[in-house]
Amino acid sequence: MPVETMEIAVPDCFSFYECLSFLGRSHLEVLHRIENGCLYKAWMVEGEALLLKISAVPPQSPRTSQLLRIELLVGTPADEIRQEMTIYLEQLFDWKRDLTPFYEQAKQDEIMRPLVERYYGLRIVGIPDLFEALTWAIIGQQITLSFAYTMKKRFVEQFGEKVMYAGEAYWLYPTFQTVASLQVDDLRALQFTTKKAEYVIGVAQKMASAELTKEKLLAMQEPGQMHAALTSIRGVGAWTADYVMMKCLQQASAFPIADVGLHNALKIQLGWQEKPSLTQIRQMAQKWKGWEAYATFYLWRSLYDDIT
DNA sequence: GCCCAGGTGTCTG
DNA sequence: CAGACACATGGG
Repeated sequence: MPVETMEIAVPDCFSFYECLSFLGRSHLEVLHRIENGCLYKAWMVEGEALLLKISAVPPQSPRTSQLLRIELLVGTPADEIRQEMTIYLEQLFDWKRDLTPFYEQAKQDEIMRPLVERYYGLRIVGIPDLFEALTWAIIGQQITLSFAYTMKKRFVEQFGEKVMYAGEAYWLYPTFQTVASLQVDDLRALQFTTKKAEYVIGVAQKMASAELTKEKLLAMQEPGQMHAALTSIRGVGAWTADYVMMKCLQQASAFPIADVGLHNALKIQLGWQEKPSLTQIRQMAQKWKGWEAYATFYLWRSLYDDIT
């Protein structure tokens, strides 16, 4: 069976390689695989489970625009799929944003300047699915990232669907429809705390009833309104709201200021013995106005330098 | 054994 | 409104 291949042009100032580095930060990640510079990702569109292989096309000449090659390893090619896929990739790699203002601003900041040089072309790698963004954040609250990945792996492999290809399983995140009908004990069995289990199921139920949708959140004009709507959900505090606004709702000024990873990254970048205080971080963030999410993301990226 | 992890909800003064 | 504390578990 022939594999459907399409090539799409990506914006200037986009580094697929840098985004792959971020995606490769955990060996416990179950929602994608990276091999030989290619990204393999299962993806659900209109009820059909697909498998994508994404790779960078080497430029023919410096003048040709940069291309990404998308191969549909599993799934039926169709025009709707091509369209949806473009939208999906735009959100996954935040392609619609012009990074020029961020880079200009970063030149004036001692902390950001070396990072934007080192990771030039890195864009916020998003989580387009609202249910995944919210519940992944909830799972990650107050535990080490590696434990969070372990819990996510159990959750995905227990309640998600998989696409098989060449003897390997490619997993899809569980849907809110599935999770909405779970009991707390179903998740306790995966070492969720009682509270986390309640929060995750609660989010699923709010989405199943369409009380909570990505469209409604995006329709809000003020970022503050979006933030308030999110924190009204049980289990979603300021950190989670900002995380979701940054990773799913594409709000460049979202700022998860309480994030421990952010604190550690700043400590390392500054060469300090202690982590900066919230007051000090607010001071530093004066220079990131409007781009707090990007500053945070570049700082997170700096934590994974030792990983290939 | 103690402290910290990609925090949040609840209670108290 | 700030501060303390429970939640639960893994790793250094």
